[in-house]
Amino acid sequence: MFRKVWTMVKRVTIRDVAREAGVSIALVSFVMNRDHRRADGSVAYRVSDETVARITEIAERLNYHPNSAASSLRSGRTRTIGVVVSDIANRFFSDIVRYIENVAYSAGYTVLCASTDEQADKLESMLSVLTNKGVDGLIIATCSGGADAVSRVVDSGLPVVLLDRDIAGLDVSRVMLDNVRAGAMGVGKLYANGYRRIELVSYDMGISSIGEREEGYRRAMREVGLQRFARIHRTTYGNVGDSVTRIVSDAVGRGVEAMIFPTNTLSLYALQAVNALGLKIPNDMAMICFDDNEVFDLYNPTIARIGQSVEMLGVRSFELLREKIECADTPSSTYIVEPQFIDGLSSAPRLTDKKHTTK
Amino acid sequence: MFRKVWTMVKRVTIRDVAREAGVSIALVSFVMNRDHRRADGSVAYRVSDETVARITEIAERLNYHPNSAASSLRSGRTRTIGVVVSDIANRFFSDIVRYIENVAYSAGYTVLCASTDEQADKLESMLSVLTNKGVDGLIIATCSGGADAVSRVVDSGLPVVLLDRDIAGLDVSRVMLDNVRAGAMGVGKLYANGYRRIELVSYDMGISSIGEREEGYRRAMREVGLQRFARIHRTTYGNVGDSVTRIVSDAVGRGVEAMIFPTNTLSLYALQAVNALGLKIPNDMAMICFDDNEVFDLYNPTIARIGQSVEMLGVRSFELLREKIECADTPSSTYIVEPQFIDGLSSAPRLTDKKHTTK
DNA sequence: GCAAGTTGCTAAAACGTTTTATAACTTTGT
DNA sequence: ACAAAGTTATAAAACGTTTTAGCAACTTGC
Repeated sequence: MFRKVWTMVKRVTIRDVAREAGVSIALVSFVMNRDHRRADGSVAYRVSDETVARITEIAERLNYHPNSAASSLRSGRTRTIGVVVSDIANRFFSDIVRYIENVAYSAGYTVLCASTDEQADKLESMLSVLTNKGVDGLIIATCSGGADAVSRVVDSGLPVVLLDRDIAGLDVSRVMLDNVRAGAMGVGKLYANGYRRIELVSYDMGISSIGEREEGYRRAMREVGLQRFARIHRTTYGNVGDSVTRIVSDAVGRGVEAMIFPTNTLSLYALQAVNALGLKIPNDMAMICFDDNEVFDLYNPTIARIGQSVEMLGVRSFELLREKIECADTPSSTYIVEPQFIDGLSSAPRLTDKKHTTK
Repeated sequence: MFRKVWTMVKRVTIRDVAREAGVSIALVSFVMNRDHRRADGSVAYRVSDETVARITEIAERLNYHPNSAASSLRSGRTRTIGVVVSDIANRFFSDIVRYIENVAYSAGYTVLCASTDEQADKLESMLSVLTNKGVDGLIIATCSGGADAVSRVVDSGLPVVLLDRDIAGLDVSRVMLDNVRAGAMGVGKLYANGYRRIELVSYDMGISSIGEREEGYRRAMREVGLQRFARIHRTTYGNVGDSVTRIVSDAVGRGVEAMIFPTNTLSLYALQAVNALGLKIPNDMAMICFDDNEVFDLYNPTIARIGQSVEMLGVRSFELLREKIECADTPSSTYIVEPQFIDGLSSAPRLTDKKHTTK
């Protein structure tokens, strides 16, 4: 009869490898973190090639895996970043997170996700959870009222990249859309196709990206001499559905010719409203949406929209973060992605005689 | 002139709190982890209420935050779980992850995400990254060929919950759809509405959920005496778009009456194919899709589909995992979510005379 | 043949917790 | 009054790394 065997196998540590190889644990540590090769002639650690080979072979044979808690404790880094967005189930953000994940993993980082639901107190609590976990840096899409919480994190010295939404006056890197141009682009395309009464549906939240898109809209309307038609409607986050339907219905009733929906979510609610009201697009109302969603190409008619490269947003935000993490005094930089207009029938050239039939 | 001030403020540790309070660090530790209150009369640690108050007050005042690396190192747990799915940008999974995140955070856990792109080698590498990070448990939606890698993790003793896709013979908890019933349900609804030539488009991957949906389809076709019409088409993951279009086109040419698309992704490609081929749904072909997507309700006609509660999938999988983590000898359990049919015009009762006009 | 440099390695001190064993003191029972 | 039991707290040993300081031994330059 054997004594009961301990189910959890004793973890193999750096010490076991060192003993087996007949060297010090320090040497094993150096071999495992390949940074001992004099990268640039600096006073790096030196190990003979044969020792490296021997130790790696033994580590492999013993199935050694470094304990990252111990490593983090001693070194102060976790090789983990936090990504805070408003909702990871929102396609715009899940796409970005996916790209971040890709590049982060291949750079040896893992990513902790957190969603704020656009609530500042959740943002604050997420930031505190993630910083307490000891992330090496954060990519943050802030929310309305989140400036203070983010500032505190930045002040603490943790590398931060602001994604999609800006907070003024912070010494951080940023990756965002040229929102003003994006807003103006919507007006430009519609104007060129003969629409004049162009209105915009927005939120009442204080989010830089939305605000700038509004600004772009206003500016563009002024530039083409349509400021008398410029009108921005506001919905409250959390009750967008009904709100958008009412707004669209009213606007159409008042003779609006085209509407811009400057957000992923707003756009989807807009389509819902269009269906509910039985509107014919673009005859009853033209529309330009934002971001990307499979529905835009499947809908009849296809939906014109202003997109942004989520790949660039994701990849660049990680790269900027990584620079800050791995090289302490990297200056902050800003990466602006340009909006891309993707055409669709929802903003097709206006048939000017359309309403005459009913008049 | 002052000497240059050190930018990174010295971290405040348990030791600082202990010194300030005039107690031992052990006591502070016990107070911070509130598990000393005799939960059930066990020989738990005891601290006087006034000491608790004093220490918490001081901890707060000094702005003490426990170092989780140290805690993990000593205790062996990280209060982090890993979630491995095929693609977090896939709406089905991003929805689930969102629910997991919600409940995990409120239970004091953080979640590390990883996507496999349905590639077994990526799955393996993700599993190894996550286990090396020391996650307390894993929620895994495996992929074709992933059984070995997952088995190894399970054998190592790490708590695992299988999500959406099963691997036979493993002692783990599971959360999945009643796939056989879901597959049969599609046939049932279509049959009831007068469709007979019902075919199914599937993948050539070995994923349990898809296989069982096929099985349900086959079984149901047999039960209603339609096995002569039963036909399963296969697309290869990675080149689904063209493939689906070709399959649908062929099938319609051969007089198919209805098709079932047993996956989120397949369904979207199916709609794309329908648009590309200019089919009239349901007259040219009825269809039933799977899972949920905003496009289903916005499309014209609305799309009937078989959905599953992603909330339950997410919440339950976390709960089952947590039980395993926090109570070592919890027996494995399985949670089956029932498919829900959400009606749409894409499977509306068949107009039997439709083709006679061309005959 | 000897100072100066180079190479390959080691010893040992952290890092900040958790947790066991035990001490000191107070109350209770008899 | 004294043992037993109960209460509150402490000391100290881990946990598994990283990283600094330094030590032999061997080259090299002169």
